[in-house]
Amino acid sequence: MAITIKDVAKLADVAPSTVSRVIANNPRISDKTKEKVKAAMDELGYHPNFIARSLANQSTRVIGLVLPNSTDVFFQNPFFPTVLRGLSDGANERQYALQISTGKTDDEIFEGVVQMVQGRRVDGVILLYSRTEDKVLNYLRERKFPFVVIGKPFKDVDQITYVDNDNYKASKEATNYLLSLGHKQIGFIGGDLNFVVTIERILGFEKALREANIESNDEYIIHSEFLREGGQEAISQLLNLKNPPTALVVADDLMALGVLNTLTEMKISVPEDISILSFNNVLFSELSNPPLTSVDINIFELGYQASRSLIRLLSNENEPVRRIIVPHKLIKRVSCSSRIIDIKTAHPN
Amino acid sequence: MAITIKDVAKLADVAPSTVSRVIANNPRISDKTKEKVKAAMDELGYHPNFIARSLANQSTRVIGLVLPNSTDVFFQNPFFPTVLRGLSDGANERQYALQISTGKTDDEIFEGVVQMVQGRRVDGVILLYSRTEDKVLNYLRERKFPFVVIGKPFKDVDQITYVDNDNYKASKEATNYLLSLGHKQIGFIGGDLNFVVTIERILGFEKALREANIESNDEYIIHSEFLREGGQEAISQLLNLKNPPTALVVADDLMALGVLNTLTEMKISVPEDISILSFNNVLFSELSNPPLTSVDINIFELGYQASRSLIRLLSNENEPVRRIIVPHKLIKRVSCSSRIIDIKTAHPN
DNA sequence: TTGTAGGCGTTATCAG
DNA sequence: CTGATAACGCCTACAA
Repeated sequence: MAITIKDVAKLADVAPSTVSRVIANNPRISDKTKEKVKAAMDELGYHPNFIARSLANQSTRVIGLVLPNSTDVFFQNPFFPTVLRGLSDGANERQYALQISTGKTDDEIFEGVVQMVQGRRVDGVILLYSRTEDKVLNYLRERKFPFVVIGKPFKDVDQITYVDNDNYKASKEATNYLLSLGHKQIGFIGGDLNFVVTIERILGFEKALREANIESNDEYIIHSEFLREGGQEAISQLLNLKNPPTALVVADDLMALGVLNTLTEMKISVPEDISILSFNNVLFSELSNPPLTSVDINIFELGYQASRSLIRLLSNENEPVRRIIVPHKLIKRVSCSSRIIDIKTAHPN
Repeated sequence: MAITIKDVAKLADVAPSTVSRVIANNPRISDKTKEKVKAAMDELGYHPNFIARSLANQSTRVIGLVLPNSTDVFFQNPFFPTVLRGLSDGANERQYALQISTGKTDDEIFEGVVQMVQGRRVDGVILLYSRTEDKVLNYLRERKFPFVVIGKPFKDVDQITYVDNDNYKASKEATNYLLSLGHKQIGFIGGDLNFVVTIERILGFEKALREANIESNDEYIIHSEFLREGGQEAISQLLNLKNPPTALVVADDLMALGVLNTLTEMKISVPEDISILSFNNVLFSELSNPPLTSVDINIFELGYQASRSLIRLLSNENEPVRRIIVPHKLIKRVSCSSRIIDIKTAHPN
């Protein structure tokens, strides 16, 4: 058996409760006994047992993280490690530990969350995604269990604490940038429409076009995973239109990489033949060929703020519902070029 | 307060211990009471409290994961999410939860591990990396705390349970492949030499050259992070040698992407001017331009086997020390080409 | 300022 | 087959 509070008490010749108070740094305890107890702890190499403490306290100092199911591209996406780093930093600052949901299917994940919550394994939960319909989120709300969402909730926005970018605005700005370069035919390639971020980005895209008095064209909008095989077909479909787009807004860097790959195979040059603008600005956006112009959404900060918000929620009895918006920034590289110049070398239809 | 075992006991009109037995599926309990208790549990919506159970059991059913410090490229690398998925699947199968170390610096990480271990927050630990000198590993060994390493331990290989590829062999085979294509001047670009995987890969590389009676050339070997700025200089240095290499073995796909990027900027074509072969075969290896020939190391399996091994270690009193080698496989794409053909179009010196 | 005692929710031992 | 009862290690009134 390991060293317990009692062993320390015995050695220091005090009561266990006194040792407990020293650990908690209780102010009303004499410096003398405090020293004595600390000496005893050092001598024995005492470490408090978190489990016992949790049971007595009804609090674990553990945050549960819920990831979307692992078949999602999400998992392959560098977004995930980066946001995790932010979460980790935020948690670490206040000595919280992180526990992650395991489970392949949505049902397994849900079951895992129930275990975390009802099994009292965690004090609060962070959802690393936001979907239009989510069993987990509904469950947490019903039980009034403390949680924070990374991404904008699909409904009841003002009743849920969340951390997000202004993806609507970001997408609008990005599209405006392409417009300012002289593009008039702009396509949008998005991911899964169940994710709110996809919806926000497409809405911002459409809004920008509307403001520029360009009528939106359904044929210019594609949704698919767009990595590997699927991509080629969708892209050629897009480029075989009578008026193919001269620029594309792509919902995510990884997807953009897939698009880039397909275009290369088709001998279409970026940005000479077509411009590409994407989101997230993960590490390899600048390592791609050509380097991608991308909207930096400060992924790390999303995670960091999410941890902090949840911890605030857990510490303050009645912390208000909050929304935290992390700023974004367009990073211009070389995948977008001005239509005014490019028109000379453009692909003839 | 939540529903406890006592509430269930009262409703079912049995003793708490009986309820506990039902939960544990104790064989010597009548089917009748079993039903009665289960009905009561359902009626009340009872869920066992893991914390209390852990305290009584001296076992948490939580596995601690230790990542290298977050400044490492490791974190940006798709390796991480993939191995995590494997770990997660393995853990989930046996209803173990995963907790990850937080902490930026090596010291913070070490402190975190001590908390996990001495604070009895986890039953065992998995190290997601292997370094030449590692405080955490030494600590775990000293305390005889159950753990598994992903990667080959630097020393005492036969006393530590680990899951790894045969990186030595993989690298040798990869190099042989380049040799078989007619390359004789082959360079190596590796990462941090503190990681055992880097060492193994370089040794395999050198061995292949030796077997082919090619004397190794120190100028052909470079170690650096090789993403962004640093890369260009190192690469041009390499290519400005009197006899520049015609092929490169790169320790990692992400690094290879950096190299590719630098080469593109320098107007050097791959594979026409120089061939590139890398390791890991992460998702974007096939999305790069050109798609990378890469050694698939089955990252998912590394994680999966690691979880399973640790769980075995935790269940069987005296499970033997094991080494598990996950097979690798060279995936040929287009970043390597035959020197015999290419010589005509090759870069003249 | 410190000690005593009961409780946090389970499991396990021992009777019966 | 089932019921008391004592752990597990810590916290926190309440008492002194």
